[in-house]
Amino acid sequence: MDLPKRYDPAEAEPKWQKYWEENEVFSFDREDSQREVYSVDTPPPTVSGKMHLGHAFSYSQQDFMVRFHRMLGKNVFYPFGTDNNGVATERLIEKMKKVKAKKMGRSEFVKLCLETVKTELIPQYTSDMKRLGLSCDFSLFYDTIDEHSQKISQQSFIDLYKSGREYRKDAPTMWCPTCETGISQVECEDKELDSHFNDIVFKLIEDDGSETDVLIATTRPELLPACVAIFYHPDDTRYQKYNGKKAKVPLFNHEVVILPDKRADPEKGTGIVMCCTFGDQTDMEWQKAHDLPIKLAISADGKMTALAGKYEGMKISDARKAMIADMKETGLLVSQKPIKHAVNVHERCGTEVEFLKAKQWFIKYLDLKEEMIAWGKSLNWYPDHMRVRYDHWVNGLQWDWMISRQRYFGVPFPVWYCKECDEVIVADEKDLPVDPIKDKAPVDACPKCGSSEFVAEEDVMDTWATSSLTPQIAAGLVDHKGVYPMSLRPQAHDIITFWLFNTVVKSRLHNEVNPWKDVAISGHAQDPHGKKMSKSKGNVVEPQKMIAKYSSDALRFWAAGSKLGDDLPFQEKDLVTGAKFTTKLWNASKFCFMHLEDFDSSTVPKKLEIVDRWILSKLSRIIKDSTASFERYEYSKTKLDVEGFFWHDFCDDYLEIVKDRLYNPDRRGSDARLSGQYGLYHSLNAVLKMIAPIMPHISEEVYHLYYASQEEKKSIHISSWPSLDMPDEEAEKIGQVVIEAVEHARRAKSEKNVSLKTPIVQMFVKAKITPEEFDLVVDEIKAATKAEVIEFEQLGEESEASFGCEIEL
RNA sequence: GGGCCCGUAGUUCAGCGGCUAGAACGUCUCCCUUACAAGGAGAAGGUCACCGGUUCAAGUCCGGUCGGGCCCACCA
Repeated sequence: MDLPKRYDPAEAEPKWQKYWEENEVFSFDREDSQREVYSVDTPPPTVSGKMHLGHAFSYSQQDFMVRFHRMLGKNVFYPFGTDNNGVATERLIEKMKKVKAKKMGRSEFVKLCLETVKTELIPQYTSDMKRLGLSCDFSLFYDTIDEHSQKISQQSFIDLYKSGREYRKDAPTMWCPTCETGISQVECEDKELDSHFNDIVFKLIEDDGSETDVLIATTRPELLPACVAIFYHPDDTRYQKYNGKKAKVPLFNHEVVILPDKRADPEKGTGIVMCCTFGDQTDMEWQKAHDLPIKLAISADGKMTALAGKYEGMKISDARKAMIADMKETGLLVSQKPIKHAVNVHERCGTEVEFLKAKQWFIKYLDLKEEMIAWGKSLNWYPDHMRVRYDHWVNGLQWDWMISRQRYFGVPFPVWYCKECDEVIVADEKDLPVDPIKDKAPVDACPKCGSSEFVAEEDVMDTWATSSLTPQIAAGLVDHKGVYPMSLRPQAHDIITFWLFNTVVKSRLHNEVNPWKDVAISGHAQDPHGKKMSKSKGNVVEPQKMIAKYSSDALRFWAAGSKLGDDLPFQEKDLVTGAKFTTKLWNASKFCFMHLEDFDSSTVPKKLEIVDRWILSKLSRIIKDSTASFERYEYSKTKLDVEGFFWHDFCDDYLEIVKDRLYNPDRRGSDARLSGQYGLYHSLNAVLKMIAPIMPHISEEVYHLYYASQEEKKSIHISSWPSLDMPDEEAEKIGQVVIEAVEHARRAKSEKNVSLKTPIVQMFVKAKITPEEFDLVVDEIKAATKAEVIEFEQLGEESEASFGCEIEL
């Protein structure tokens, strides 16, 4: 066989990727209703330009698992989706195209988004994923903003609305007064700002009508007009006597009640705190817990409302200054301490985030906490400890699921409101997907009041409202009963509380089943020092460059180096190791095929040599262990086992010993050669197959050089997983003596600084096997050590040493 | 502040109750042996973070301390 001297991944990898696609190697068989289906809820990456290393890491890991199941003969449903929905995409497009959504106007901006997503983002992203060697069926594609997804998302909304799970009510929303837009958590960042703790005087009204001063510390005096209550910690003896009494708010003089609440921190400020509607998160919790009135001090454009009386119309910062000045004058401000504190600001403009009242849509689910815990329990978590994060999240839930966003680019709510009575008009299901801004409501008159005027809902749904439906979206691409519920949800651990949790909720609410059987949670790729990679730190590694420099197989080999769920620091040296592994595979295969040219794979030799039985016995154990590891999604264990077996047992030991028989049938006998060929054939084949899920390209390349025609398969990835079962205790015992003798010989030569081919004049071997057994392998030892004469002595069972060796060079 | 994970060789990790604690990379020495110098052979290198406990026996189980990482929350 004439083989190229070197393997060139830069040429081979794209070649096979093209081959797989053209030959539909990873196609889901829609017609097959017999074969077990293995369906995967592939995470649709949020398209942010290019694939980053974290994606390469976790998508590689899921691909290992999927490829394994495919080789078990299952009908694999492995779609590919992208998530282009919501804030992240809006911001990316604004940056890419140098536009502002607000200035551009809604319809034009949405159009630009859709176009950019389709013609630039998705193609770039998909090609990166293909280059990584992901074995998705790319013909099963969805994007969370495409019509198919919109339809399913809107259908979900309508179903939940009709079943009474959705409601609309006023709720605080995060708002940037400068940009005049609703914003989400991901758009905020912490910023250290200088501020002041102001101790101000509230007048407590005693039972007899007299007033007592109570000092309250605040950083936000401008919210005084929205003050609705005062809280102290229930254990705080200083303030217990005020329970239920009222106090007058400085400057505004409206009366608010004083109540105990354990969220008040006795250590902070004066230990007693004012609660203003929409001051911060805790304020909102208090508002909800104590059913306090909602008061708005700040309007959408960041100015004071009418509630602020004479301060109305002032900007927040001016109002703060004015009120402080006024309180100083009237003696209501006792002291001012400068502090530094972290505040939530809008990352784009640095403005402090405010909370604003707006009508929002919610999915009601707080009543389902117990069920949610049970749903989580009935999932198979890999690794198991990730389940805890889900449980803690559910236990900590305090709000229903808010699904509306004051944004442009997202799935529209299929909803209109009656202009007269605010009645909700829901789209007709047959019209989905709809855009209420463009489309007409499905009725001519309001069923409640008869009015014929409607207003469209302009909010869009939050990303998670749609991406929590990926199992249904993906399953909807084919008409096959076996696809949903799915077999596997692979994803990273950071979004257990978002994507995973929300998907469980939706699947349960709609279909009363868990969306999948197994969840496999991967960790994060980190920089070489174990830190998170981020653009601002400048420690980002581009997977595209690594693939170009080494290979996709090498990058995947690195990704297989950590246990599922563990974070893994990126080290370029690990890619060198991966690249070396492909070279070793190539070279060893070249050697094997050279000696297998005249081998008929259907042949089973009448008698197998001890050393061949030895390697096949070891191999059997590796296959058994690796299969079990893969079934538990422990691909890193498989990788480690196969790597060690291949490099050491197979290459370093077995090939060196069997070589002589393969080259010299005249001296060693043709039966002995045939036996060696048998060992070679099955060992290498199994190694290739076991490493194929991790290194799909080199294994495919090598497989096609020889095995593909023997097994009549068009790809190693749809060949059968190895199943050899030839455990052989006797051979392992005798084989071990051979290995030890060879190792002693190597050490002796190394210590003498001579070449390994230097002959050994005489060798004495002592071992706990019989002379007859030793005779079976004496020629192997001679061949591998160049020993001319070997003397053997059997060690008795009582002997302390199990092996002894003396060598005369 | 809450949660989860992790502290084993210079580095990245295996080992998770029982022989002398392993691998890869790196280092050092030697060897171009007809698959492979991106190779082969050998060697050096570890009080398994610290303290206490359970056990005949502990990197391995339990408790605590310290350190690292990530996620979530909070910041009157």
